[in-house]
Amino acid sequence: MIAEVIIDIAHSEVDKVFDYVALPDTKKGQRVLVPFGNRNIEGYVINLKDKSELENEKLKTIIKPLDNFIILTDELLKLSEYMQQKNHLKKVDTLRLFLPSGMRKGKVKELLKTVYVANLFKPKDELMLLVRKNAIQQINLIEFLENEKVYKSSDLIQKFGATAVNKLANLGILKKSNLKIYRKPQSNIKEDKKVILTDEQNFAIKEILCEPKINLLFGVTGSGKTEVYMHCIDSVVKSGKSAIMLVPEISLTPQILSVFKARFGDNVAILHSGLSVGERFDEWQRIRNGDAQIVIGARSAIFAPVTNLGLIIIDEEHDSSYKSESNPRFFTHNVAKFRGEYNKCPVVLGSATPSIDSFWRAKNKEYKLIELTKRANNKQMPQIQIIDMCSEISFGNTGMFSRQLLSDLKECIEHKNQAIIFVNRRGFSSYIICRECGYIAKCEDCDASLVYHKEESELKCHFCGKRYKALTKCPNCGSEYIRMGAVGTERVVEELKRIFPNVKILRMDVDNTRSKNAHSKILEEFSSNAPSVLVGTQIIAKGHDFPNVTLVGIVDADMSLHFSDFRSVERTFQLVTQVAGRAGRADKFGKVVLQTYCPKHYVYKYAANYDYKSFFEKEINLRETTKFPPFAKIVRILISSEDENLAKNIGSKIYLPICQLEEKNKSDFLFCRAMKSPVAKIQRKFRFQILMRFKQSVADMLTDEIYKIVQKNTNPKANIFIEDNPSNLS
DNA sequence: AGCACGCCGACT
DNA sequence: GTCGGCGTGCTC
Repeated sequence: MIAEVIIDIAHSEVDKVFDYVALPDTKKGQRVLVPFGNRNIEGYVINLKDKSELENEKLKTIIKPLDNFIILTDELLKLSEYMQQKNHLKKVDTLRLFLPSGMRKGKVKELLKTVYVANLFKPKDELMLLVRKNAIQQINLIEFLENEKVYKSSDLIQKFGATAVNKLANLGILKKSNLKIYRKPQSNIKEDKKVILTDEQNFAIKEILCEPKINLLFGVTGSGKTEVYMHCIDSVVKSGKSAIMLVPEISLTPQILSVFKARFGDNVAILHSGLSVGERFDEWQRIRNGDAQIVIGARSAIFAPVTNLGLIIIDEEHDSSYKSESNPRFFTHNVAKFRGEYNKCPVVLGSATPSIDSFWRAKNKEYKLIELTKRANNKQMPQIQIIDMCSEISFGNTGMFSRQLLSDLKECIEHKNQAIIFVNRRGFSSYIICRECGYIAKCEDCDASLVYHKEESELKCHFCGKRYKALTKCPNCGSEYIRMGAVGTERVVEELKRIFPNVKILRMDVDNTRSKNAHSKILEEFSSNAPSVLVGTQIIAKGHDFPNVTLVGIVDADMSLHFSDFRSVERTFQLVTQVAGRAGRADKFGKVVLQTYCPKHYVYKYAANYDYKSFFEKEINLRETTKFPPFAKIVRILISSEDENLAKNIGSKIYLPICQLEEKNKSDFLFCRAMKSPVAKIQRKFRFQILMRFKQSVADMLTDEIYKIVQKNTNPKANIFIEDNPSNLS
């Protein structure tokens, strides 16, 4: 037999099928060791066949299988092909998505623990005769043992001492054995609260489970989507099938985990980047061999090795983390659709603020729209008050807080309640500028200004992470008059501490949540103090429940609005709605103060009324008239190189055939331009881009052409990549 | 990706 | 004369 093998080397030159002579027990989907050139490499058997196109003497033979199980099921092999074609990915890159990191190159192994099995080959009183009469520990141990039972070696040694254990082992009364231990991620388990479902929830569950379709579960904040998910999962699991549920970034949502663990116990497996390599490997194994039927995880958990899949849920489906923006680029929803179709099972996309794209598909009956319009606890959403910061200035208030937000904060603190202040920018100040000569501190490696981080007394580049010593005077003219740019979380914290010196002020952003349990520590400290204020970036907008928060302040809502991205308005709506949802979740009434310099912008009008559908109508009309997604497709080619001229030249070289393509398809191209990238240099690499926009109907065909053009123009000294509908245009 | 093969500069 | 620089090319 001949095996078709994909070599585990991520390079376009070797991204093809190699034929090897199979071993008698070689199976399709196996991971194998093969000779390659003059070394041995891991590979994946993707097919078996009788004959090779090549002469037999050219073929080498597989050395050995690497696992005692099959990794690539037929489903995953088909998914790999689909992703190669749909996302123009390399074969290996797709296959690598299917195994837990650390499994390649034999980095993780099963954890085996020494155990003893009791082997009482005679009645106990006869066994006693085999040991000395005064060996009390040995006699006690014989007394303690039950035949066939498995004991942890450490337990026995602790109770009876190593001497006694060894002695009985020598006599054959205890038999040494290895037990496979699963490394399990820690999670605190809450008690499982039984709730009575609303009619809407019951209806939603029925609708989801009745047929294998893609459902958009559009449920306002607090409408009990999680409970719907859990009932659906329960029903699927009871019918012997498995379920995958994705959440945006699981380390941010420990609540979800504890709720699921409480209801489903060990039947839940967790997959996310916060786990150790060993934990991830073992959770993956529990899924693969069917010990866990429920998978909860971040984006990559969509590739979990589940065999009989019965349900896929994507929670907070609008979240940008579902789109992979690097290396193997893919969109999780597409993978979910593929697996849903393959397994003929329902897919649920859930959100209080669905992406414009998903809601549009639901409107066009591509998805089934299921709505939850009522909050499960019947509580009102917090009132959102819009504050015009321009008029604050004309009243002489140049501070970062409006008079309204300040007085609400005071009241909140007086009533010993909690407040959240949302600032969509980390650090102390977005840039620093010399007031005398206009010098702005910039990164040496990037075309970007440095962000001042007061706590560490550093200037940081938010593009490459490079750190610099903070400045006390201008390095250019020596002036000490240095002005701060737009406020970041650190500066808001400092200002709040000045105004409310006796109140606990906490900060949460990526800078202080890098370590493993940093999130929960800050959240615990916040919830155990009242009054207290939590200042944070988007990190605080996601998923947490803060029962005692009565006030939410949004310092500068416009930040996400001015991004040069067609989704910026959509994202602002989602962000405002999400942040607002943090207030008044339990029995307390909440309020939101939204500060903006564009109070007239339509996004705030709709957000303040929690009117998603009207917002959708407005936005979709705009997208249609301006020809933006979902009515068009944006494609961006980014060329970067340390050699500025090279990057530029490659750009022109690629641009030429693209212009010819545009000439041939004039009416299908809505935009086509080559230019410097908005951030012209990152990490010493100069960046040029070609930006295009096509009519949706021909987008796939034209994208294929673009890939062909780019593939003809690769260069080892430059990076070239293609993005579709990019959300980050830097 | 890696490693061999292969053709030009500064050294015992 | 040789050791070694890393440019090009191949791996079933």
